[in-house]
Amino acid sequence: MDVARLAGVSQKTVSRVFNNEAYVSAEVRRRVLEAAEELGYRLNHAARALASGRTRSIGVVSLGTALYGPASLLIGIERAARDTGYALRVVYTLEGDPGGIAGAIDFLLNQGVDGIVISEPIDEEADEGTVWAGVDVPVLVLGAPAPFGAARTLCAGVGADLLARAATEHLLDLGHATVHHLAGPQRWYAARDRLAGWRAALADRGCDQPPVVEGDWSAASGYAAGRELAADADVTAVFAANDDMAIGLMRALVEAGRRVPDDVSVIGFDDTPVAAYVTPPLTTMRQPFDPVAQEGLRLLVHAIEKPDVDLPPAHDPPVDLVLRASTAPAPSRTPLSRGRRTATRPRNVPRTGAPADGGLSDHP
Amino acid sequence: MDVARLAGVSQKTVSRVFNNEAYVSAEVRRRVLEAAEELGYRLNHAARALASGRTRSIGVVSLGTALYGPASLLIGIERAARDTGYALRVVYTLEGDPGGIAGAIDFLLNQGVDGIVISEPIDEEADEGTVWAGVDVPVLVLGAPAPFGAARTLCAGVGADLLARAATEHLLDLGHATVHHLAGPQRWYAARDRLAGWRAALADRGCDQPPVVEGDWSAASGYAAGRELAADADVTAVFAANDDMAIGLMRALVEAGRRVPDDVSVIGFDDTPVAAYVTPPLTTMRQPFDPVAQEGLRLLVHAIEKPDVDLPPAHDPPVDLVLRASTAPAPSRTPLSRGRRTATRPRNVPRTGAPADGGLSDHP
DNA sequence: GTGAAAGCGCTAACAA
DNA sequence: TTGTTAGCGCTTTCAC
Repeated sequence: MDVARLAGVSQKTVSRVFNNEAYVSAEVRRRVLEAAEELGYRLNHAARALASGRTRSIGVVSLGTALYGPASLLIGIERAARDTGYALRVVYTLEGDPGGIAGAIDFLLNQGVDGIVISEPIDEEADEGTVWAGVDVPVLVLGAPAPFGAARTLCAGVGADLLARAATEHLLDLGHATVHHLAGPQRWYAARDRLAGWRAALADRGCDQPPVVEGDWSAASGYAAGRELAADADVTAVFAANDDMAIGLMRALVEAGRRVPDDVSVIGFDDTPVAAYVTPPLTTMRQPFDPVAQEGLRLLVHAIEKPDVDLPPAHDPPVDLVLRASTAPAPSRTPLSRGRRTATRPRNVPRTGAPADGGLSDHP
Repeated sequence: MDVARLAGVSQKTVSRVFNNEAYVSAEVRRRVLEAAEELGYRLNHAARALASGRTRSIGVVSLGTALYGPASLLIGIERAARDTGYALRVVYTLEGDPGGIAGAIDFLLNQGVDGIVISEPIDEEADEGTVWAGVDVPVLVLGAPAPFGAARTLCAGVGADLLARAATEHLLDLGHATVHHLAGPQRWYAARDRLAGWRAALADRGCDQPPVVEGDWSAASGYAAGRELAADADVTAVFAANDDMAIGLMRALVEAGRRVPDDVSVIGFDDTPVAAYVTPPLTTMRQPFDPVAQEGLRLLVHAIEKPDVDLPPAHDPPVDLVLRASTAPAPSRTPLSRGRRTATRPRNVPRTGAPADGGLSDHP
């Protein structure tokens, strides 16, 4: 390289400097850096990848929607990746995409990546045997149990069932006879997880398990589900599998003349930025996207760089219930008490970190 | 290569097959493909990049927030890129990131990309001279005028001022004396663009230009701004620079006892998926994210592959006003008429593509 | 239509 | 602490 010549050293020494290797004298390092600066030199990644067999990049398969969850996770992943010196290759799977996840993985493998992250609960439709056949890099699955079949599969962000359970329990604690569930699409692990947590909570308390209504994560599907649920007078509490659906649901309830939370309590899942500002402000279960992304990437990078060493285990996610104004004690059966608002909100549940909560709960 | 040996041809012929070059007999092509299949061969991208000097990947600098706009744009870009055979390298700039956009570009350049997309209106804080210094690939700026300084800069998705203008005019058409503006952070071109459109509309009609309130795109900032605006009895119509802020704004208005749209009309910008389901359903200006991404990528790929040929010009974005229930005729000055709801919505504005609009407008 | 030779810019393994 | 020698797997150029 020219840099080597200008600095009066060998090519290898330049390489050493740029890789922060030991055994380079400060003086030589300085000279090399100077020469590089002067020539506007940048290390050629392709050549490095070719020679070293490592691309130093991680492929991410994400959901092709602007949903809050996947988008947040992606940002967390990027941040964590860049911190550890890896670049990201991102591929989205769109609903009805030919190839789906398998195609996306194949694309990434073709590009050359040292590891793969499958973000957001994955679709099981694809034939696992096929998907994982040629995958020779570690795979991190976020928010789902690691599927067998892949050589090295890790997972992080599981345990959403615990959060779902806590959400359901919150409603039961408010005195509701049972809790309905507006589920996410059951092809997604995340949706199934939440469903399982809801079921577990009801089972624990010996409550009825009403039929599940399934949405597709969108507010529109929540709205559609809400029209159904509103028709059923027995519904007094609903746990929606994400905030968007909860918002659509509330809209449908209100249109049908059922007040939230007076007649029906609604709890969401995610804590999207708008959740605090819809009417009524939505009580929801916050998801720890950044910690999950960080933890997951730590595992993945570990698997890439030290394939032999065993991996430290992941922790359970923290339960972070964000109490706002969409949940209230169950309406008593006498019509008289129906006019009451949220004044009797229980005080035993900790009130956690919603940005503008203070000002929000005392709405007109 | 092993594939070459197994197929009984030269390495070069294998290369030809995998690059879909002409001058390969069907028979040879078949043999090569077969051999590759058998060996599970994948073309090595790093080697190809090294030899050809082209990485076939595009770097994207996006905003590190899960906002609907940037996320949608990113998805559109990925789709368009993959369609043209390019992979994506994604970097987010986080608020307060050391280096900011300049650092992100530098990172991408180090990784090796054939082109760069700067998604979502960019921050001008960075010293342009520095930012663009070593950039030797075409740069596409989405939603902002192309800055000079870079060798080859393109832009797409400009013209949001036209949309902002139309949004403002919608409110003026409803009889409001003037329209207030809840602007986005003015460091972003997109925010300035919308501000400019709003100003232009007011100027055209000879209306007052009330002081601008500035938010940061978040519902929280919209809420804060809303508390200010609610205190001003003259405010009867507000154009918010995005839907999230509009939602926060509405929340603040309602809390302050000002009904939407009876007392104050609110129009948003973006048409996020939840906009149709908040209370009241939000009238908003839809942004054409996918067309912008596609058009932009077309330009970028063109600039990468045929640097000499001149680029076809971009078109103006289509105006797509989504009428819902958050805007209504200006309240007349007599207190008597204040009870009226949206019954007198004008019929002259086309009602466009909101998913569930039909069922939404007749809320209780 | 197909092949041979050279080399892209780096790192690995060893030598000094 | 630094240098030498190969060679990563492809494309380029030119010859056949």
